[in-house]
Amino acid sequence: MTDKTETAILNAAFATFAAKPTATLAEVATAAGIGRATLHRHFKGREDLMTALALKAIKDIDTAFDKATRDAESYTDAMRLGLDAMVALADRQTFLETEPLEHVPEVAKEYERQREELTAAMEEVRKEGSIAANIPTAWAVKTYEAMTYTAWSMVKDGEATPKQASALAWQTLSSGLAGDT
Amino acid sequence: MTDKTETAILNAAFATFAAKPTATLAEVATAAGIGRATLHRHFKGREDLMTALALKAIKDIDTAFDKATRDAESYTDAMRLGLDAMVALADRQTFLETEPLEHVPEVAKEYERQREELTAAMEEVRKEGSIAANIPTAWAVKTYEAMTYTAWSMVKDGEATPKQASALAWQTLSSGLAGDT
DNA sequence: CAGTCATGATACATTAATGTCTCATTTGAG
DNA sequence: CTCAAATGAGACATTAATGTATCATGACTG
Repeated sequence: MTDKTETAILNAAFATFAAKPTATLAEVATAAGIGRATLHRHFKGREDLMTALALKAIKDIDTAFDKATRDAESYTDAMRLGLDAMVALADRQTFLETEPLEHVPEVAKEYERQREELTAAMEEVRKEGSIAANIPTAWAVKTYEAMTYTAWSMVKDGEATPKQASALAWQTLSSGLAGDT
Repeated sequence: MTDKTETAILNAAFATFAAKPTATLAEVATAAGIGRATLHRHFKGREDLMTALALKAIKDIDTAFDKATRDAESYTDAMRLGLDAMVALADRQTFLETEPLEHVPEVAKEYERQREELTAAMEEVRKEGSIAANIPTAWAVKTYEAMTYTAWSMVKDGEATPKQASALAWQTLSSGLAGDT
C-alpha cells in the first residue's frame, strides 16, 4: 500500500547514506531518480526522512528475519537462516548505527524493542549450547551484527557472493562463539 | 613536536565524528574546548581537517600496532597483541570507514598501503596454520577489523573493560577463523 | 476525450554552516 | 616584568543546504 515513489526514495536513501552519511537531500533525490521538490512533497524535511528511514529499517529487518526463520528447527538454526536475510539489509543496519536518533521517541522505542528481542533469542541459543560459558550474551549479539556487516562488506567489495559471504559469516560466528580453539 | 592544540582538536574530532558523522566544526571546537576561530587558524577548513584526521588515523594505527607487536613471537601472536592496541583506536578506524576520502590522493595511497600490509601479515598468519583453508584472507582481515570495532563497542556501552573486550575479540577471532566447530 | 494529479524544473526565501576579520585578553618565553 | 604569540569572543561575508512556491507537462482515470 505504501507509495511506490516513497519506497524508491527510501531505498535510494539507504544506499546513499550508507556510502556517505553527510549526503545532501539533493544527492538522495538524484539517486532516487526524482526531483528534489518531489522528495520534499513526500517528506517534510531531512529530519522527517531520517525518522521514516529508521522506522523502515527496523521494520524491514524484523520482517526479513521473521520470514527467514519461520521454519527454523532451533534458535541456533534461526540465527543461521536469519543471517542470510540480514546480509542483504546491512545498509539498514548501518544506517541505524550511524545516525543518532535517540531523540526521536518512537524510533528509540522500536529500536530498543528489537534489540531486546534479539538478545532474548540469543539467550535461547545459549541454552541450546551453542555459546561458550564465558561469552556474555551482549558480546554474542554484537558479534552477530558485526558478521552481517562484514559479509555485506565482502559482497560490496566484490570479494564474495552473498551466499559465500553469509556462509563465511556463519562459520566464523558459530565456531567463534562456541569458543573451543 | 606536533602542536598541542592541534592534537587536542584532532582527538576531540575523532570522538565527535565517531558519535555523529554530520557534526559541525562548531561542535568539534566545543568538544575540543576551544573557540571556533582557533580551529580555523589550525585547519583551513572542513576538508583540511578531514584530511589531517585521516592521515593521523592511519599513522596512529600504524604506530600503535608496531609498538604492540614489537616482540611478538609469531604473526599470530602479533595479531593478538595488536588487537589490544587497536581497541583503543577504534574511533580512528571508524572514521576511516565512515568518511569517503578516496578523492584525496595522499590519503588513498596511505590507506591502501596500510591495508596491503595488514593483508600481508594475515597471509603469514595463514602460513602459521591459524586460518582454515576455506577462509579467504580478505575475510580474515575484515573480521579482524570487525572484532576491534565490536570490542570497542562493548567498552563504549559499559558492558566490558577494554581488557575483557579484547580477550573476547581474540577468542572469537582465533576460534572463528580456525573454523573447527 | 476531459480533468485531475503527481511530477520536474525552476525560481526564490530562509536558514545553517563555513570562512574571514578584528580586538581585547591571556599565556608563556625570555 | 615585558613582549610576542596565541586565543576567545564576536561581528561579518559567503556559501551550501534546506524549505517553499509556481507553472508547464505528461500520465492516468473516469
